[in-house]
Formats: sequence, C-alpha cells, structure tokens
Amino acid sequence: MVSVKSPAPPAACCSPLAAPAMSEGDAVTTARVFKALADPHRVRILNLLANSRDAVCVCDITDRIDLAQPTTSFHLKKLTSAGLLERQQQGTWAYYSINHEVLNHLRSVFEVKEARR
Amino acid sequence: MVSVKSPAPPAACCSPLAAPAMSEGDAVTTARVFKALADPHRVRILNLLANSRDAVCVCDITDRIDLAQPTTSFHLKKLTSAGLLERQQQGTWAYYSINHEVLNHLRSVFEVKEARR
DNA sequence: CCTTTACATCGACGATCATCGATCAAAGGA
DNA sequence: TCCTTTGATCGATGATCGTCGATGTAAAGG
Repeated sequence: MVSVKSPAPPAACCSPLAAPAMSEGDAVTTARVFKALADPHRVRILNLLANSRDAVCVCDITDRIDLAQPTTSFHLKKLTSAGLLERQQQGTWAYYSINHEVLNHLRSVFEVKEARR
Repeated sequence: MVSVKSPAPPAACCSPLAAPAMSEGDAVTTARVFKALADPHRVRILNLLANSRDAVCVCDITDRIDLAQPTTSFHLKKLTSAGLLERQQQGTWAYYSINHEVLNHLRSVFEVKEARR
C-alpha cells in the first residue's frame, strides 16, 4: 500500500478572510482552494467520502456520482491537488479519502476578526 | 439611505459537507456559494471589507483592487447575490459591506461529522 | 504472453468566466 | 437646464472549465 500525501496545500493553507493584510498571493491561494469546491459534482464527492468509513475506489465514486470515469478522475485530481483529498494506490485500484486536517482548517478562513483591542 | 438585504442566500445556506445525505440540489447550492469565493479579486474584496469599520463605496474598492470599474461591479454583484455582501445605496453612491451572518455560518460547512454513536 | 480490469491522460467540444471600453440611468450641484 | 459624478449594464474578447470518447499504462490472472 502506497500512501501519497497530497502535494498541494501550501503548508497551513489559507489565512482568514478577515486577516489584517492579505497579500495578493494569499488571495490567489485561497481562491484556488475554493475553486476546488466550486463544482456540484466535487461537492458531492466530498460528501460521499465524508460519509464513508474507509477510502473509496474510483470505480465506486464513478458509480455513485454518475459521471464518465475520465470526468470522475478529473474532479478527483482537482480535489486532491487542492489538498482536500488523499490518494492511496493498492494494486490497480486507487482509493480516495477526505483530508480531515485540511478540511477542518478551512473553518478558520471564516473566523471573525480577532477581538478588537 | 436605502438598505437592501441580499436576495440570494437560500435561508440558512449550505449544509455541512459531512451531512449524511446531501441532495443534488444541496450540492448545487453549496457549489454556487464557493464559486463566489473562487476568484482572487473577490477574495481581496472580502478581505478589504472585513477590515473596514464602515461600508465602502464602489469607487474606493475599485481603487484598492486595481480593476476597471465595470469589472469591480461584476465581482461585487457575484458576491452580493451569493449572499456574502450587503449593499446600501446613498444618493449616487453604493456602499458594500460584509454579511457577517452568512460568512460566519459558512464555518459549519466544514464542521466534522456529528459524533458517531 | 495475452487478456482483463482500473485508472490516468489526451484531444476536442461547447459552455461559462473575467475583463474592459462604451453606454446608460440617476443624483447632485453649478 | 446643463454638466459632472457614481455605478450598473451591455457587447465583445480571450481564457478557463466540465465533459466524454479514445488511448495509454500498469497490475493481476489465466
């Protein structure tokens, strides 16, 4: 079993929207992550994986989402390279699962401005 | 001063990604909101407004974001109709501000699965 | 070695998006 | 009443995106 940590999420991705001085680069990074969430099929894939105890192979995801297999791979790649999913290879099969750490961290993006002194 | 509540956000928008059974429609709704966040300029607009004590007029936003005025209006419309911004008109000026309620609620989208029994 | 299965990549397509100049509507002043 | 200013909308553009059939690749089984 070869487990592959996703390559993308720039360390601790995405400063809060209310961060005092967000650089242009920060904005690009943040937008990139949300772009991965900006498609109904990808949202459904996340929902599917979030409700699966174990990792799920591409063929099962393809069935559940009702897309052609290349299209499913396309979406999985976007989600993975945004850091939202993890991929493990087992023989001919590829298993995908939620990257809970990254997804959980995204909550902080919407955290309100730190207490004003 | 005419204050206009944004028309879009379907009540309490966006169920958690880990919701047990997300409908296809839920996925579309969720994706629509994140699509509004999926552009660097729009992220910067949110960041700008999140750090402004008061609402900001289009001309000031245009200056700070460094886009042509029609492009700024285009982005503001996307953010507003996603429910992320509020718009107030004052004479010839239009003032935009963060819809804190909606933005804050978005944190719940990334909340982890409810305790497993 | 050949076949099958699972998945990724390629190439092409139509659709949507971001951008901006030009134009329009509305609100104040002079 | 005219001119100026603000901001929204229109129309055109180039770029990106989602989709899928065809093809490629790698593993497993006969």
